[in-house]
Amino acid sequence: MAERKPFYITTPIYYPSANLHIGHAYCTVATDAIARYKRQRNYDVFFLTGSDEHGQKIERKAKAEGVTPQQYVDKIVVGFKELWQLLDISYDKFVRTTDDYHIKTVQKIFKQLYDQGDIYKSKYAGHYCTPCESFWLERQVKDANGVCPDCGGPVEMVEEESYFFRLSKYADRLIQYIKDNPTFIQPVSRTNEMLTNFLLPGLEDLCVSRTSFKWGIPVTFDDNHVVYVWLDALSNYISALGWGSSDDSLYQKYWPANVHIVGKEIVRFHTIIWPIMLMALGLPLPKQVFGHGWLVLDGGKMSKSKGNVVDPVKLCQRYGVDAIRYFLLREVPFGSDGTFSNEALIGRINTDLANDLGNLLSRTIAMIDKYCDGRLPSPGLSADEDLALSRQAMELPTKVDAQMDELHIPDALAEIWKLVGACNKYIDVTAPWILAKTEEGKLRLSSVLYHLAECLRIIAILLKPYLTATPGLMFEQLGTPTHLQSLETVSWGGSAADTPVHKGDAIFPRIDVQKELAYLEEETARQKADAQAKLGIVETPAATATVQEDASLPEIDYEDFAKIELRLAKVVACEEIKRSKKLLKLTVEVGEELRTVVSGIKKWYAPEDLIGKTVVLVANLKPVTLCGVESHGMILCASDDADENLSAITTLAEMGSGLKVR
RNA sequence: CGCGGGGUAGAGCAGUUGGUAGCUCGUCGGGCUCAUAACCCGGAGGUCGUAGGUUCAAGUCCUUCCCCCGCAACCA
Repeated sequence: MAERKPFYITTPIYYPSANLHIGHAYCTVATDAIARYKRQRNYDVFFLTGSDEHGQKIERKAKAEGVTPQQYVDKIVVGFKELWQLLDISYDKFVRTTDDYHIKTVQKIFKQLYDQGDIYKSKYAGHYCTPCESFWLERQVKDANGVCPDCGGPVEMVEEESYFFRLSKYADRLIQYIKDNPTFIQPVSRTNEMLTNFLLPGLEDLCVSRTSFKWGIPVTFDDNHVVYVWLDALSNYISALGWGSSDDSLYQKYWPANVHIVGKEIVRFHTIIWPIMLMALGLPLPKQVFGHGWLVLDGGKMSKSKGNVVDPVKLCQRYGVDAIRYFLLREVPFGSDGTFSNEALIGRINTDLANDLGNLLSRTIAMIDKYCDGRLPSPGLSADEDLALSRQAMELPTKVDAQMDELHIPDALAEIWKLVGACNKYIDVTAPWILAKTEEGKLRLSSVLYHLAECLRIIAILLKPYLTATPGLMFEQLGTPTHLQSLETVSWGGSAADTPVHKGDAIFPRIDVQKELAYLEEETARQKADAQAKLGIVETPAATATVQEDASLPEIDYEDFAKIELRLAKVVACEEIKRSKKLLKLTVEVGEELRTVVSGIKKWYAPEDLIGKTVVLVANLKPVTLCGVESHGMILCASDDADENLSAITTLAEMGSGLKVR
């Protein structure tokens, strides 16, 4: 047997700040399908997934729940693994960034880069956002129109000592690499995005350490610093293989990775920072980074308060794992976004799985049962349409390969379904129920039924990478022996005559659309009610720790609150700031004083909506220049998590401007 | 003018180097009765966002404008 080629494929390592949703499931199921496909093609596959467990957000969430960060992530990671088990994810290793070997590897990388001068210590004049406890570079803040890129609040200048990674030193080499390897970044449209957005304008050195929080991998030679999360996270792809450890056999065998599957939003890290890290370490670069699209929710962004968070566990329980795997793999086109909706999900299940595939199996088995005493006939009198069908079946593996070589999973499935469709049509054309009525017809009938059974066997074999339970159910009903279930036997004519078939339950029962949608709507309404009830409870201190989703700010003394000067302000003039998507420039009257305030509420208010209105102003906020306009204060607004609804705060009764709010 | 993607049938999408505008779902009509009210065939439905231009010929190439959506260095 020829030596099997290694194939190393990875998912991103997911961030355990909350439970995983359907989007994570999509990415991992897609990676799993590719891994299974490659195994079926006799590659020696290593499939890695894991969790990215450090960072300030985790630290804060843990604190809000009153547990240590380690306890917090331990709990969530259990949920990750349960979900992957439920979805039949065939990963070979699960790496956690809190694992010993990973921490050691990251420290080794950091030290090595420092020793060779690619990481250096420097002062860092940055903008600090107090509520977020985050530093931002001049450029980031400028790009965000002068506010914190995370929360949109004001920032102030602060200096901090930090370690920096010399991205700039390797930029030219990376640009050359990308140009020399046009398939490195997939889909190719991302290549341009990376080049024109980031590489060609010039890379700034990256700040790769933090002192503002502790939950991270400590820098071995400087206690105050922890390693920047991306440096930490990206290293997982080689730490999991034992790079730099006493046993690096996996690394030797599998690196460089054949493909990193990532979401389109993190293509940047994987095609700029990661390759440069590897270059600096003198290691080969991954062969490909594939940025997949998103599963976008039909009714807008997922949010708890809307009660429309799609939970993969519930979906699997209700519709079955293969139905969900199929939907995810089929619905999102190569490299772009797909839409999730209950209608689309049920539609896919009903048409493709129940009507086309399930019903094809059902009618085929039923006919063999009825006309041939439940035993597969030997192919008798052949006709042109038989030949056409068997030829189509024989060509199918090559067609699937052609799509999968490009990672076009939905198209590979579409190719398989073309054969399903051809079989259904073939039944209609040959009309077996008529053939069964005459003796000479029965000779044809044997051939027809054999062709159908053989097509189904081939379909089941080719479906194995995508659907994990269904092929087994099909083989069961077809009576296919184990040795005829592998890809090696995919060629035509494998099935033996006289094999008994086993009529069984429908492999995909048809769903009553009306009833199901009604049910789902009820569910959504209930989720929403629950979510809102929980939000109501948040004020009760006892419930806060366990129930509240987003970490709240730490308790403060009254004196802290008293430091904030809130006043009523009347908007006397308001205009848009050109060249800004978010900002309005307001002139407000506070008692006798006129002030200019810049506010990021353009999305929700037109200037004329605000003129004459009374709003609440944070009057003693340090002035900040936003988009070239100096802002003296901040307008208070209420908004939801998704930033879909926003309203400025005003008073119930008409009150004079300048009055204190307390 | 920060960068990028997109606007094609009621919905979701494909349309390679310009050469009869297609697929899935839905809808309407027909066929069939082996099958999970499933399957098969056919019809209707589009001035391809807008306004110009190049050309024998433009969804496709060039230009104007409008609208949507991402990204902008810790959200798959």
